[in-house]
Order: sequence, then C-alpha cells, then structure tokens
Amino acid sequence: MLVVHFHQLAFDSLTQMPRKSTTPRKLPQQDRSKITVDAILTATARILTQEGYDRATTNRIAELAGVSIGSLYQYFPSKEALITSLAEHHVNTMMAIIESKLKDLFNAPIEVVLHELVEACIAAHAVDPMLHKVLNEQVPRINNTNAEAQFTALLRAYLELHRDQIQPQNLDLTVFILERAVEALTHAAVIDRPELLSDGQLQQEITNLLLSYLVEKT
Amino acid sequence: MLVVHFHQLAFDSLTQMPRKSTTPRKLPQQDRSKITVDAILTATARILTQEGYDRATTNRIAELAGVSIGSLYQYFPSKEALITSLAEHHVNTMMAIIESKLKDLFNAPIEVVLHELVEACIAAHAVDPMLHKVLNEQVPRINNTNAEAQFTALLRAYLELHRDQIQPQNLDLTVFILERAVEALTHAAVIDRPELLSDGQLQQEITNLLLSYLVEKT
DNA sequence: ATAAAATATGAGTTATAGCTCACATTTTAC
DNA sequence: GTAAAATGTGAGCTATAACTCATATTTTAT
Repeated sequence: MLVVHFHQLAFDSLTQMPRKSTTPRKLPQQDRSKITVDAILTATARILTQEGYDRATTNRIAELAGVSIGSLYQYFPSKEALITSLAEHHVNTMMAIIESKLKDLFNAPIEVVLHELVEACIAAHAVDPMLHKVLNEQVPRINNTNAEAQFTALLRAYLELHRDQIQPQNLDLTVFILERAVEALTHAAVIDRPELLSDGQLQQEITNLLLSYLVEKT
Repeated sequence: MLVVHFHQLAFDSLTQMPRKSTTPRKLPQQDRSKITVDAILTATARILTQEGYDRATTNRIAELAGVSIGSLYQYFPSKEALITSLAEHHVNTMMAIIESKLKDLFNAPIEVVLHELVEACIAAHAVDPMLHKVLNEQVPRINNTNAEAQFTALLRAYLELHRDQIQPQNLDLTVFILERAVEALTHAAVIDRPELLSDGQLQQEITNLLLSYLVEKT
C-alpha cells in the first residue's frame, strides 16, 4: 500500500518563478480519507503505466480511483502536486531498497561494495520499471531527494575511508562517475534492453566496469 | 542555418496505435518557404531554451518566427511533428560531430579511439546544452535514429577487429556499456554539473573508466 | 442527541492551446 | 499578360483538461 509523502515549495529552473504550491490543501486525518488518497495515488500509477501520460487526466484518475474529482483536489492542490507526490514516493521506495542493501557494508572491501551496489540498483529498478520509465520521460527532473543526497554523502565517506585502495583521487569526480554510471546503465537496460538483465551478465559487466576503474591493477 | 529534416510514421509505445502523421503537409519548394520553415524551427529552439516547454505554444512559435500560425501548419501537420523535426535535427547534428571525429580511426589503437570518443561526445553535447536538456526532459524518446544505429554497428566492428586486445568478450554487452556510459556521463555533466567540464578533468576520468574496463592490465 | 468538523460529490466554469479554412498575396510557367 | 501553383494570413472554431464550489453525507466530540 502506498504511503503519502508531501514535499516542499520549489522553483522552476527556467523562469525562476515559484511553482504553484505542491503542499496538500488538507492533510488526511480519518482512515477513510487516507484510503482515498491512497486510491488516487495507486490509480495514478496504474494509468501512467497502462494507459500512458496523455490519458492521465485528473478526471480519469479520479474515476479509476473510484472517488470524485472534488476529492482529488481536496488533497492535491494541483495535478503537478499529485504527479510529484507519486514520483517522490517511487524514488523513496527505490532509495530505501538501495540503502537497506548497503547500510552494513561500510567496512566491507571494495569488490563487495561495488557488487552489492550494482545488485541493489538493479533491484531498485525492478520495483516498477514501467512507472519508472514514464516518470523519467514525462516528469521534469525532481530536485535531488534528501535520500539521494544522503546516499551520495555515504558513498563519498566510504571512498575516503578506502582512499589508499583506489586509483582515482578526485573523490568528487569519482562519486559522480560511480553513481551516474551505475544508474544510467541500469536504467538504460531496464528501459531498452530488459533481456540483458535476465541472466546476471550485464550486472557482472557493470560491476567489472566500476571495479576496474576504481581499483589499481598491478 | 537549420536544415529541414522529415521523418517517418511511428507507433506509440504504449497504445500501439499509429501516431498522427509527422510528415509534412507540404514540402517547401521556393526559397521563401524554406526561409519560413527555417524561421519556425529556429523560433521553436529559441523558445524551448529561453522560455521553457510550457511557453512553446504553436501560436507563440509562429509569432516569434514572424509568420502566421497558418504557415506553421502548412509545413508541420502537428505540434508534435514540429518538435520531433527539431529534435531529429538536433540529434543528427550531434551525431555528425561524433562521426566526423571518429571516421578515420578504424585502425587507431584503443586508447586513441576511446580518447576521441569521449572528446567527441562532449563536443556534441556542447552544441546546444539547454536545447538538449529540454528535448530530453520533454520529448518522448525518439526512436533510434539511423545515424545512431550506424554508429553502433561501426563501434562493434571496431571492437571485433581489436577483440584480442580487449578484456570483455561479449561484444553486445560491451558496445551497450561503452555507448551508454559515455553518453550518460557526458549528459549528466552537461545538465547538472557543467563546471566539471570546464577543465579536462572529467573527460580524462571518463576515458579512464572506459579504458580500464576495456583493456587488459597485466 | 447534536453541533461541528471532516470528507465526499460532480455539474459546471474557465482558460487555453491546437488547429482550420476561406481568402489574400506572391511567384512561376508559358 | 495571365492562369495556375505556391505561399501567406489570422480570426475564430473546437476540444478538452484543470480546477471550483455549493451542497450533501459521514464521522467525531461532548
């Protein structure tokens, strides 16, 4: 079951004008309203993945959720707020998977950490590939989540701890490359070449890529 | 000056229904109409980059192009066709840069090819980073261009020729990883961390990443 | 029991963007 | 010169999707 997640005011990257509020009009208090909010988010995800972004009108979403359009706007001040809320929930779900898989590996050797990182990233992308695809294609990039920034910091700390065992010394660049490469390759595979993920081949290959870059080979 | 580029009928990935035609209503024949078409495409790019996707209405585009809305629809059957045309032109421009930089390196050593590949990719992304960003965020992924498929084949042929000098043996996977990694890292840098590209550091680092993966180190 | 608060409803308002079309102007062909 | 073809025009049509609001129902608190 989805859990609601509300976020803060943001600024449009082009106009620098504040976006219209994405905070909810009303916080659901009783159980029935929580069910309503959940039904709306679930319906949104379902329509996005099965009918496409163009069909995801607020009226259609309310219809599939089995609630009135008025109810939708009681909890989401705008369509953008609704989509953003769903997107954040999805990102948080993915990040939770990754963090739970890596949280106890701070003292593990590099080979293990990279192996787990790649595995975790692939697992995270398997949560709802179609939703992931649609959100990535249609939703203006979400400001780096807290969870993501936290993870970046954690990875950096790990690299600092193992600095003497890794080849590249500009950790800023290294973190950038590791994170982006594993994300992009996993993402591309999930979207365009899912067959590459069925056996473990691509996973192994991505791991090799990162490992050979990171560790010094005599 | 932009050069018009028309493309074929495609199918929507979700609904499997044929998309509305994206071929032009009329092919421009006289010089003045070619100027019109060019003005429309230029205005589109300008509005997308400077005012944002939401402001890129067909009426606004026609206004900035200095032509009537009727003229716009004389050459582009739909807004989608216009945007797609612009996107294709942009992709082709980028691919042309990459191909021209790599075309004579078929017999060059791997280190050189990778170095040039990364350099070319960064150069291609420098053509119009803001347009590139907007198109990537807002335009449903364009079907792999001919140019892109051709390039993939070329890269694969090169790897086959140098098979004995590279570590990974599944060339299908290797091509996938090389192409996607260099594209994704360059793209991410251009969009989110342009400062990383000012000196050659990131370029060198990406090259190292690919090189250490590809070539066997004693 | 009942008042107040929370939640639900959906017909209707509003805005706007894509697009048409009847007509005007310019160019080309002969 | 003139007919036909190419090109240009822009007021306005149409569709639709986001969102409102007056009203109804349900739940909670006392």
